[in-house]
Amino acid sequence: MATPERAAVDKRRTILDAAVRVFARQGFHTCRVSDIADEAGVAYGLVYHYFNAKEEILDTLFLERWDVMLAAIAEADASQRTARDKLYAIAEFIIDSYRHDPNLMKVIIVEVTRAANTFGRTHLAKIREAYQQISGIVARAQADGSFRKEITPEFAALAFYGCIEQVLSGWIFELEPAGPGQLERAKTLIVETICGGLEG
Amino acid sequence: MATPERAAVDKRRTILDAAVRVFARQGFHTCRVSDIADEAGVAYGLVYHYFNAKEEILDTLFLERWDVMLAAIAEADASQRTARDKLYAIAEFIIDSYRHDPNLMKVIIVEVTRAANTFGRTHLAKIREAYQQISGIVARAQADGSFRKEITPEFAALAFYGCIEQVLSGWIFELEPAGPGQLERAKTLIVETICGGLEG
Amino acid sequence: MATPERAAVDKRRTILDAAVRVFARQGFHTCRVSDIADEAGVAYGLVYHYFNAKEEILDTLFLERWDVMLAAIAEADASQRTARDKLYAIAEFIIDSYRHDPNLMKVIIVEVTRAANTFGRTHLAKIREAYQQISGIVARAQADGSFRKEITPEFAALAFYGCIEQVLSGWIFELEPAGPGQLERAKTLIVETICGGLEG
Amino acid sequence: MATPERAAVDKRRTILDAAVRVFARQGFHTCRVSDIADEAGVAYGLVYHYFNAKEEILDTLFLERWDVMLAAIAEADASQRTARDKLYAIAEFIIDSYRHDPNLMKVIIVEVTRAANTFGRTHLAKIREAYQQISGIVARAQADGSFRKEITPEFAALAFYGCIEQVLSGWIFELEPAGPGQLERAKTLIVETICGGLEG
DNA sequence: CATGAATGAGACTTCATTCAT
DNA sequence: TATGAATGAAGTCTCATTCAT
Repeated sequence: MATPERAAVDKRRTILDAAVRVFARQGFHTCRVSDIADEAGVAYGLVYHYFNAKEEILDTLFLERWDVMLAAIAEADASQRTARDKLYAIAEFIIDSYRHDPNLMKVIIVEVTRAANTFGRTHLAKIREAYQQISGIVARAQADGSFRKEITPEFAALAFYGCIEQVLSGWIFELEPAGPGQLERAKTLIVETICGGLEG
Repeated sequence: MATPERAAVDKRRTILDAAVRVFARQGFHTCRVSDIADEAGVAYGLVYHYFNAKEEILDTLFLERWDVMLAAIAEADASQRTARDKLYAIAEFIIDSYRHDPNLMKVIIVEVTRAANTFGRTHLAKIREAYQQISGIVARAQADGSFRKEITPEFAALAFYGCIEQVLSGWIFELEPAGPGQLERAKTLIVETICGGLEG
Repeated sequence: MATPERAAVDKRRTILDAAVRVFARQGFHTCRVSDIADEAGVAYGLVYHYFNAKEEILDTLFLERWDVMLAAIAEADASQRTARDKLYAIAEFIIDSYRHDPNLMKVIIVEVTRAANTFGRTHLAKIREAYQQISGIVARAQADGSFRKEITPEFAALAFYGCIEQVLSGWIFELEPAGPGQLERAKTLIVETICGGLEG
Repeated sequence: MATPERAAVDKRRTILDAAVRVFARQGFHTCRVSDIADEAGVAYGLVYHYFNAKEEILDTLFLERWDVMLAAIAEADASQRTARDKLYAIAEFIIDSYRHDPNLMKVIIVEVTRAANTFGRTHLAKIREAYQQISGIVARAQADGSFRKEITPEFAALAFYGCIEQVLSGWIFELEPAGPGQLERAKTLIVETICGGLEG
């Protein structure tokens, strides 16, 4: 019988999906485990059947998504595109992720990558992997002459990723409008700014 | 006698300074009010003599510093420098602030400007003021032809400030070394990247 | 299985009953929630599982009992007795309530009906219902000529209820002995005094 | 120089008067010492110059007034009036006290005489003195035949005083209108009810 | 006499987690 | 797998009281 197992897996998924909405709405620290259970429509004891602790839910959400992103960056890097196009592919992937599930991206950014004290500290190594992959792209672009050498690859990676995250933050904070047009346009603007510079 | 008044003011300052260290070390949510009192060497209740709530301490720290920064940005903008030099002055001010009191900058960034849910939400208007001032610098540079018009001023401000904050985060997270040389060099790199671009 | 539901209901009841003893012994303001939990033999948090706040426990106790009393007054009023006998039935009900659970009556009188500032204010409407029902009895007795018209029904209700409450207070304060004989005799004395007067 | 002493006495009086207003408005348990000081327009340290504790303020207010009342009752009792007129004089004194300073009477009733747990317990002996004096009046009236003997003097005193207090409570709770006419009329109604009875 | 800064014990309440059913 | 009653540690905030000036 595959049904019970399926059901079990689905309940776990239901809880994770509910957690995304609750974390996005109330924040990790401010919400209660029972809020997640309520949102998922299950008893809150069940949350502890699938996860050992409240933190494990957030960890799971982060790692699930971050690994997909690392794979996307690796794939972009492995392609035969120019460095500029690789960076575009990365920006595109992240922004499309936001379009597809803004709550999830909000949670990952607000509660993990921008939370240096708590979860950011835990997942530092994972986060660093992304920077390093981007650094590699820049370094190779410097080696083949398409990027200039004055700016270190590590710094470039920081600047590129920081720019993306700030743009997403603008949408999350509702500082900037986040319609489909703005999302699409942002992909170009990010690459244009970081690669071409404001002085053009 | 001015002494009593001075003493009172100083105790309040002592508590604020202690809070900076405690917030930086343990995080706002993780620390207890008694940790702040202990760090300041005062009785528990005195914290509540000067502040109505734990949150008010963080609010105070943020507003104190952010207003200084807004003034610095305004001053840079009012000067006769080129847009690039104005942006350099802003990066310089922020990085020098970090050098002078890394804990305070850590607290402001981690607990306020990067905390979309809690305090960031509260101080959105103040944070936005900084972006708008920077936008203005870019817009005027576009008008006089020194910056190209493809990138909107709002986006440029986001990218510039995001780049700075990400660099500071790298130091705060200890992803990147933060010696005096690195701090000094970062000022140039930030402006070089945002204004000149990776492709130079 | 009805057992779990029963158990749950019983725990709530256990807490309410313990609260009566604690409130009676220490007073609402002076006791701690942990005193109630200790008296009930349950964990601290369970009190908050069943009640949102300490006040809600007292509210519950008051409303539970007051509604029973209002029903008893209504029943007395609906009967075919004389006004004097109706008043006797009311005095009887209240004094029997005291005999059955002196702690509960003490709590209701001391902490609610005689506490104009805090809980009395909250439950004013409920308290007033009792006066109004008694007023009605008097008014009808005046209409049929069994009571004289010089004393307004509202005033009569106040006097009658005040007399009962003062007698109970005497027992609660231990100003007067409260043996079974005294309780029984008080029923007659109250009605005798209010209906017949001291001058007889 | 008598002035400083006068000033000192006045400050103490100012604090007591302010306490009456604050206790009446917020209740003894709910108000803070600083509320009293604010109302009096003095620093709250000064309250502790004149009184050893918050409770002492209430004790003082109660004893000051209760002693005046005991004297009034004694005076009524000592006169050559009928028992009915003596009771009228007592009711008159208490109601006139309420008219003159409703806040003070509210505080004494709500916080002391009707608070069996806290202050009532402390001042039981003083409160009992009033009942006993009234009992004496009734007992002598029974001896001279003007009151019937079925109702014990102790019970009669309780009923009489309870009736008065309930009427005042009605005004305090704002259950009944408390205009000058109502106050005046209540004096008669109280005596009429207790002495003559509802059945007249 | 007068001030109000300073103290610190203690209260209520929250909520992550466990566990019996 | 599923429930939600039960636990209790921990945290924020209050406020009566003290005391240096």
